[in-house]
Amino acid sequence: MLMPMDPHLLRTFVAVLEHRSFSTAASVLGYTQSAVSQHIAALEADLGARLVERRPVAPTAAGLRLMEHAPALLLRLDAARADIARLHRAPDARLAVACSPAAFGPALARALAQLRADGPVEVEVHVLARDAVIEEVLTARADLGLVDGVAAPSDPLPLPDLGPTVTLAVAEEPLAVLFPHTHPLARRASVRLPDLAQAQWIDAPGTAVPLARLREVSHTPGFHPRIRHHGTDPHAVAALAAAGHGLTALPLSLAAGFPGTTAVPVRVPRLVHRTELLHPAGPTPHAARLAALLTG
Amino acid sequence: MLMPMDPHLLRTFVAVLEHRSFSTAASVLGYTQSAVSQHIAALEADLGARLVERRPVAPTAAGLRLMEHAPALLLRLDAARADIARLHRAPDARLAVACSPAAFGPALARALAQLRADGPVEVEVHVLARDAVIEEVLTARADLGLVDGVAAPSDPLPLPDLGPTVTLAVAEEPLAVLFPHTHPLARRASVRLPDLAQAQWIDAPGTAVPLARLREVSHTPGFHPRIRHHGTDPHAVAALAAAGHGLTALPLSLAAGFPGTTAVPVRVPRLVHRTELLHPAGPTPHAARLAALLTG
DNA sequence: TAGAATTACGGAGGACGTAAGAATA
DNA sequence: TATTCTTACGTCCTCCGTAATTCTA
Repeated sequence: MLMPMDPHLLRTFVAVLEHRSFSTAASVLGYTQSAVSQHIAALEADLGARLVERRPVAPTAAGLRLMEHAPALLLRLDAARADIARLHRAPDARLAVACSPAAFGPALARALAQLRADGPVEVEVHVLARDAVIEEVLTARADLGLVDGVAAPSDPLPLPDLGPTVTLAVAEEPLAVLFPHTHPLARRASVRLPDLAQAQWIDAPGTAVPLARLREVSHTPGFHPRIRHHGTDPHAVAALAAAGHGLTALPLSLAAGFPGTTAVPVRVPRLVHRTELLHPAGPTPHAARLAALLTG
Repeated sequence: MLMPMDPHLLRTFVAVLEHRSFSTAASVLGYTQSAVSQHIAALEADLGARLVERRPVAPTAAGLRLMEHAPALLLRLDAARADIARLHRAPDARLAVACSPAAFGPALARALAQLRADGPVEVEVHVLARDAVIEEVLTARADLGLVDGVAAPSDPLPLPDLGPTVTLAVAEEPLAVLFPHTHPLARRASVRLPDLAQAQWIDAPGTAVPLARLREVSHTPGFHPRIRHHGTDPHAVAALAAAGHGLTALPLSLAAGFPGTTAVPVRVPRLVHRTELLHPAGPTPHAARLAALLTG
C-alpha cells in the first residue's frame, strides 16, 4: 500500500480523455484550463509516466492502462457512497427499475402489475444499455436492475465488478439469430453460430448481443460489424435486419415478433439468453418484493 | 458522480477497523491519534453517517457497508499504479510466482524446470492464501499467480474484481474429501457432498477449500468448522484430518498422498478442483513463457 | 497567428501535529 | 483514574484561479 492518486485527479483524467481536450474537460468539470493542466501534471508526476499526449490529446500506453482502472474506480467510489446513503433513506413509495432492452419483456410487465396490485407504487422503468443499467443500480439511481446476456445454460453472466450487489437469475430462453425473410438460412430450424462468423452483422451493443461476446462464446473470430446502431430499441435493430443490413442475436421470444424477419434458434454452441436481476445488498421493500416476484 | 472520499481517509478507516483502535491505527500508519480521529470524523461528515462506534471501536451498519468497498478500492488503486509502473520496468532476470497451496504441484515444478532449461532465470515461489496471491499479482509483487478453487466442470473460478488481469485455466481434476483411515466412509469409492454437510469440518480457508464455498457449491447449509487452521501447509491440515479433527476438501492428486488418511472423490454434485493462472495485462517475458508452458 | 496547454504566482482552505479537554471502562 | 478518543488552535502545504508565457497546428 503506497500513496494517494486522488479521485479528483482521476476524474479529470477520465474527462480529458473522454473529450480529448483539456479545455472542454475543464468547463465540463467546472475548473479552469489551468487546473486541469495541473491535475494531469500531478498525476503524471505521481505515477512517473506521461499519461496523455497533447495536441492532439490522446492517451499514451500508460494512459490506456490507467483508463482500464479509473472509470471502474470512480464508479465504485460512487457505489460505496450510494450504499451508505441508502441505509438512511426513508423507504420510498417510488420504485425505479433499470432494464436493458432485451431484458424488458412480458415477465417484467406481469411482475410489475402484480406489484401494483399489492398496493400503491409509483413505478419508473428506464431502458438503458447494459453498462448503464449496472451503473444506475450501483449508484442507487435505480432500486433494481435487469440485465441480459448470453451464457452457457445455467452459467451466470460475466458481469464486471459489482461489489456487494446481489445477482439473481430471472430467466433463460433460447438464443436466436434474426434473419431477413429472404435470407437463405431463414428457413432453417436452427443454426450453428460458428457458421455465421463470416456473415455481415449489425453492431448494436446497447440492444442486441454485442459482437465481441458472440466471438467469445462461439470461440470463433469474425462477426464483423457492417453497420453500427446506438440506441436501446430492438425494433430499430430488427428493422435494420429486415432491410438486409446484417444479422443480430436476440432472445428467441423477442426476436420472433418482428415483421420482415425470421428468428432462428442457435443450436451450436449450446447457449442460452439469460436475464439476471441486480439489486443492492440492502434493497428497498418494493425492490425486494419485485425481485421475489421475478425469481418466483 | 459526486465528490471525494479521499483514499487516505479510506485507508485509515480500514486500519481503524482492522485494529479496533484509533491509536494503534495511528501508529501503524505513522499518524498521530488526533489525525486518525479527524480522518474518521471527516469521512463520517462526508457520508453523513456514523461509521464506527467508539469504546469499544466497532463498525456501525454503515461502516460495514463501507468495508465492503474500501479494501477493494484501495487494492485496485494499488493495482492501477502497479500496472503503470510495470510498463517502464526493465525486463528482469527474476520471476516471482505467487501460488495458493493446493495450486502448487508437480505441474508447476515441471513447467519451472522447463523454463530454467531455456536459459538462466532466478525463480522465486511464494505460497500464500488465495486472496494474498491475487493481491501479489495485482500489485506486481508477483509476475504470475496460480490460484485454485472448486467449480462446475469447465466453469471459471469466481474471482473478485481483477480488472484487466488475465485469467487462464491450467488444470481441472477431481475434488476429494480427506477422511481419517478409521472413518466409516473412508472405504467408499466416492461421496456425495450434501451427505457430509453435518459432519465435522476443518476450517482451513488458506489451504483447503473454504467451508463457505462448500456450502455454496453443494447448495446445502452446514459444513460447520470444528477447528480452525491458519497457514498454507496442506500437510498440517492433512495431519489434523488424520487425527480425526474433521474433514477437509482438496484436489484428489494432492489429497492422495497423506499418511493416516484416505482421499475419496466427490461425485455429487459434479464438481472439479480447478487451477487458474493470473497474470497482468502486460506480463514479463518469463511470465508469458511460463504461462504458455502451464496452459500447454 | 490563433487556439490550446503550461508556468508563475498569490490567496483561501485543508491537513496534520501539539496540547488541552471530555468520556468511558 | 487511566486510557482512549475529541476538540482547539497554529502552521505548513496544497489547491485552484488569474494572468502571463510557450507551444504547435
